[in-house]
Amino acid sequence: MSTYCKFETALDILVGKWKPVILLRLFANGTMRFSELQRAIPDITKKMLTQQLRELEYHDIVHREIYQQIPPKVEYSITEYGQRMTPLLQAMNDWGEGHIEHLNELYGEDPTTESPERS
Amino acid sequence: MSTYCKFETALDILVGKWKPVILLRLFANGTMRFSELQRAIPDITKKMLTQQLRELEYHDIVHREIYQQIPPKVEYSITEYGQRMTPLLQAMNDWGEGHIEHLNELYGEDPTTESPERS
DNA sequence: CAGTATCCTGCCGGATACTG
DNA sequence: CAGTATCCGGCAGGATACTG
Repeated sequence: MSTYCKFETALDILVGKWKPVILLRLFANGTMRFSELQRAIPDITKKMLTQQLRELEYHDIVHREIYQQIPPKVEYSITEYGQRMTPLLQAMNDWGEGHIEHLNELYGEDPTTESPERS
Repeated sequence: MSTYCKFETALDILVGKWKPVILLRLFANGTMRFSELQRAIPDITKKMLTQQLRELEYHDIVHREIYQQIPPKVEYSITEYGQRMTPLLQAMNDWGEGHIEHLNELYGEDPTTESPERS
C-alpha cells in the first residue's frame, strides 16, 4: 500500500456516475425510500440506484433500513459516520463553485466553449 | 446548470486514473520534466501521461513550460491557482486515511476481505 | 415496492508504432 | 526527448424483462 497518499481512497468512494446526486439528496432530505430516490433522480435506473447505494452502504456512508412488510419498504439515510464527511463535501462544493468562476474568467462564459475531448 | 451542487465539478477534475498520482508528484517535487514524471510513475504510458496533463492544464491546475530547443524539454508544475486546492487535497487525504481505518474496524484488516464487486 | 437477471454498448485506458 | 496516431479489449453503465 502506497504511503504517500490516501486521497485516492476518498475519490473512490465518491466516484460513480450517480453517487454525488444520491448523497446530496440524502443529505438534504434525510431519510428517503427507494422510490423517492428514483423520483428525485428521474434518469437513474433501478439497477444503478441499487448498485450505487450498495457501494455507499458497504462504506458505511449510507444506512439501509428494511421494513419486513408487504408491499416492501426500504429507507435509506446517511449514517452517523457518513455525516462526518459533510465538511469534505462542503469543501469540494465550495472549491467546485469557485472553479467554475475561474474557468469562466479564463475561457469566457460562452457555453459553446468545450473542455478538451479525451482520446 | 443545477443549483444544488457543484461538488461534482471538483470530482471531475480529480477523476482520471492517473491524475491523483500526477498531482501528488508535482505537489511534492515542484517542477518536473515529462520524462521525470514518466520515471516517477513507471506504469503510465506516454499517451495517458500527456492526456491527463493536458486536462489538468486546461483547468489551470498544471502549467506547461516548453523550452524551444533540441532535444525538446518540457517542464510541468502546479500553477499558482492550482496551489489553492492544496487544502482540499489535504482534506481528502485526511478523510481517506481515517476511512481506511474505519473500514478496518468494520470488516477487519484481513486483506482477503474484498469490497463488493460492481455488476 | 424494491429489487434481481440478462444483454448490450460506448468509451476509458492499454499496447504498440511512428515523428519532429 | 516529448510527444502523436492507431488499434483494441474490458468494464462501467444503460435498456429491458422478470420476481418475491
